[in-house]
Amino acid sequence: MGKQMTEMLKGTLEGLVLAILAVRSAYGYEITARLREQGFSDIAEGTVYAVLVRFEQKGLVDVEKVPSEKGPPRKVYTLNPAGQQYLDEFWTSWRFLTAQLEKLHEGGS
Amino acid sequence: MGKQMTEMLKGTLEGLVLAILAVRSAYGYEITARLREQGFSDIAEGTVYAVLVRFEQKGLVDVEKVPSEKGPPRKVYTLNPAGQQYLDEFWTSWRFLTAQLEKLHEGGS
DNA sequence: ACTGGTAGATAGTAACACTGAATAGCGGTC
DNA sequence: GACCGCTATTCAGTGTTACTATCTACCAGT
Repeated sequence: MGKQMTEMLKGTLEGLVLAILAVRSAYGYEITARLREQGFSDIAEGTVYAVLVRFEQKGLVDVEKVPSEKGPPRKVYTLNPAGQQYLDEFWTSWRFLTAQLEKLHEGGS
Repeated sequence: MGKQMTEMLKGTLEGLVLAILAVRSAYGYEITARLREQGFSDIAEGTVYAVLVRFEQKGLVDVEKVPSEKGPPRKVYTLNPAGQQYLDEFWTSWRFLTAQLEKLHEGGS
């Protein structure tokens, strides 16, 4: 995908995953697959799990272990109020950044 | 400004500075000041210089030393073709990311 | 001399995504 | 029943990045 995207994902991957969880609860493997479908073709397996561990440590999600028919038990993550607030803050920062970049993009081309 | 913005800037600050240089040539102190005016209230002094050094090492900019009336000589940075191409790639990645997040934002609120 | 504003450089730190590998359960095939 | 492929999670190590804090340096006005 290119190095630019890799660096750009720092700080936005968290928001991306939170946004996915805001739509509905999900587990790691599922989230990774969904990101891949949406065009983030080479997001590493392990990367998403690291994000989820951080969310759990920060108390942004509730975790539930659910047995799977096909493989080891899944850890299903659900956004809690703290996570929703964190996501709101993310959107605020994101909109600000978008607005500033938009301004420069118009002026500079 | 909040930790979210700090992490979000990793990968976008480069594009931000490149976009500023695309409008017109500038030197470090000037770029920092302009960013501050545009609402990036606490971007550290040194941070921009580090970005500019990276640009120079990657060959994205041309550098010219210009004596200043008020202080030590300025290093004026000008975007070269390689830098312009790098900036184009940045915009491509950015637009992609924006599109995906927009999709999630609509579906998840 | 001293202060304040301008201008740049640098060593050390923390956070984050990636790489690569390991572990583990289940279904199907040979 | 041994192997393979798919599902699912975990973890140690690496590179990149922005921040912090500090230092050097030049000039103007007091």
